[in-house]
Amino acid sequence: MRIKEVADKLGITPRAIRFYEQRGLVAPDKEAHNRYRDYADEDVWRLQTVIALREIGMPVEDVRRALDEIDRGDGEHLRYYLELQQAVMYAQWVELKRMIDTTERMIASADGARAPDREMIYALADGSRRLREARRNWYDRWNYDRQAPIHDSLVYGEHPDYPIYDRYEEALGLAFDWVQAAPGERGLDVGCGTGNLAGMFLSAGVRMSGIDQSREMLRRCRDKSPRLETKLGNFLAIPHADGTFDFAATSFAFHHLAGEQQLLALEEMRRVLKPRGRICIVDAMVPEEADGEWEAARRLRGTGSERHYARVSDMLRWFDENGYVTKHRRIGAMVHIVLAVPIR
DNA sequence: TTTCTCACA
DNA sequence: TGTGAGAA
Repeated sequence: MRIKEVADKLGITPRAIRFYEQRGLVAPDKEAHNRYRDYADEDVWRLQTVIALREIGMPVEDVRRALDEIDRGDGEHLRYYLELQQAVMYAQWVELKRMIDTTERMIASADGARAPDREMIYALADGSRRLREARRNWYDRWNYDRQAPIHDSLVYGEHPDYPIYDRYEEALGLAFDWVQAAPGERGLDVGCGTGNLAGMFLSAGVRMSGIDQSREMLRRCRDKSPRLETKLGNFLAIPHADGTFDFAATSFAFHHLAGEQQLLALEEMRRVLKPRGRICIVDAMVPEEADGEWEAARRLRGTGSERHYARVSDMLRWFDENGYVTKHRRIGAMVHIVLAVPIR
């Protein structure tokens, strides 16, 4: 098949096809006498795949890598690429929604022909910047796999360097008790890691979904609890539709988010919850008045990645201001649990 | 028609 | 990430 024929069939220009060839995505045979490209069915199939992946915004270089994985028959990797891409699309979607919201408020506030609020203009500009960033370099910024190999030995074992996991099982158990999930409910575990908390709910007959930023964690998840639906996703852009879940729980994940991001994450959790949906957060937090015991534990912390412990008071205030009643308890030196239920 | 290269946004 | 133009 000649290039024009293929181009017409696929609805792209011959020029683009040659471009993809130049970037190593296809390599058709060439007719010996005139050097014309001759596309086999296999090549057309590849191009179709390229177009589909490009369509969802995957950069050409990543399409090339994905095709290599497919050639090696590695379905696992292809799945990862698709999940990664889906996560990016959700991130863009959430950002777009935010911008739509901002423009809506700008229009509403511009009734008196006043100049639009500067704050809103900045919010818009900021939004479009994040939108572009979500596209750029999506591979590197979504690579959270480092912790996965040691995760379970860390949380269940004795590790003086990680005092926040001192009473890990007790903390998870309490979260399970407090949420009081009924069989048949839908629950979300944000930052599910290897699925330890989600697993408890699953055993109780709850339909659980887990999201995590690390595909390696999710792979372990799927091995441990095949019934857990998992998605790769950012806490600030949860890859689920609005109003999906009866409750959202998160354990030992919140401190990975920087200060103001934690509030955005709470908003995100609320977005994917049904109207009466409850939220449960288990993590190390700074107590109302940071006491000696807490400071001592904090100093012990390992050399691992950055941590941003939320202030209990800030979190409780956010819930209060957003129409929740809360229940709070301190577990051990650093770890706290907060349950928030919407006021009807 | 097709190929290739250079320049362009 | 492609596209347009021009020569062969």
